[in-house]
Amino acid sequence: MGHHSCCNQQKVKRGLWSPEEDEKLIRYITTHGYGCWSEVPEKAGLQRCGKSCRLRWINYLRPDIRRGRFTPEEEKLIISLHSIVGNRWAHIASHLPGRTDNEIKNYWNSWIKKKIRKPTTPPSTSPSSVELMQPGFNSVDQLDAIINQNLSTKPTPDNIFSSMHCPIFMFDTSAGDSRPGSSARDEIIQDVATLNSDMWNPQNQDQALPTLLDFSSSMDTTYLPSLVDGMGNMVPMEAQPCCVGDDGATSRECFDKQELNEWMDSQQYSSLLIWDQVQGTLGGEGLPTATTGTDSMVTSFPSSL
DNA sequence: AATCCAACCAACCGCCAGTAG
DNA sequence: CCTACTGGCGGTTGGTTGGAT
Repeated sequence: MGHHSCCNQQKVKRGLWSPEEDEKLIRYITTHGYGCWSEVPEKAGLQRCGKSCRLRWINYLRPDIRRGRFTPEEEKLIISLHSIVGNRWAHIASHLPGRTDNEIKNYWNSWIKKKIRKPTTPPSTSPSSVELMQPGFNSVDQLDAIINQNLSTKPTPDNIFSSMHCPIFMFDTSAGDSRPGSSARDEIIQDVATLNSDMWNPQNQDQALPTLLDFSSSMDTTYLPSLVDGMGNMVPMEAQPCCVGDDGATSRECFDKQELNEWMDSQQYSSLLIWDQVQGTLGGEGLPTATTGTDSMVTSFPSSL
């Protein structure tokens, strides 16, 4: 098979885009939009195939593109997401506003190359890896193990949990939303806390009492919570009161705390863990996108992986 | 200054799923 | 159904860049 018919035309230019071509494409897209990419080259006066135009726009020319080095927050998010979903670059990119799958893929491949180049590097001499480690991990090897495991096996919530040996819960420390005693969250927190008191003991925590993510403000479609019951079992998607798809399609945009509470009662769940498919095992505050600049990521990992 | 080489990254390729006809 | 077409995705390539020798 082979080729896209749009690329079969004579005089189709290839290779790097010239500034003039960029200008033509920008001018066309900004005034007409892009309904059908195969029509774009002719209408825009470009001797490229539609596929090339699409790629150029998506990866380089679109106005919301974000350039420059990845921030530490973005790096953490990429690593975390990759450990969950593997090489699903588009999925990962959808949670890093302004970043493209291509860019993330390139970044990751460079990163891997560096790691492969120094296979026996001890953690202490690999500052970049240490820097990138998620809080709660106590060695680079543990992080590698998780990443490698999920690279070689099809990542599903099930095998992630089995790899972690115990349930993971997440919370954030954003004090602004937490109004103690004012919501059902406090009860949930108590329930969660008792599930695994050696993982998280309120009395031993320096930080304020953690709060669950505030779902009532999670209108951002980059946030995709799944629910896990107290035994670490995934709650079936269809049973979830909130399901936000990758494409932003939602069965419910969000649910508020009262709805959450009612739903838990109806399902006879006395406790609840929050598994965040976006951030994987990472907790985050507010809307967990990497560009918010918030840095109070809090993660509770088991001490022995 | 010239050459080499590794890293980077933009762009291409091949495949797949969805869909219109 | 079947076919052709399209957009989207992940893997890969090859040109460019910059540092080392």
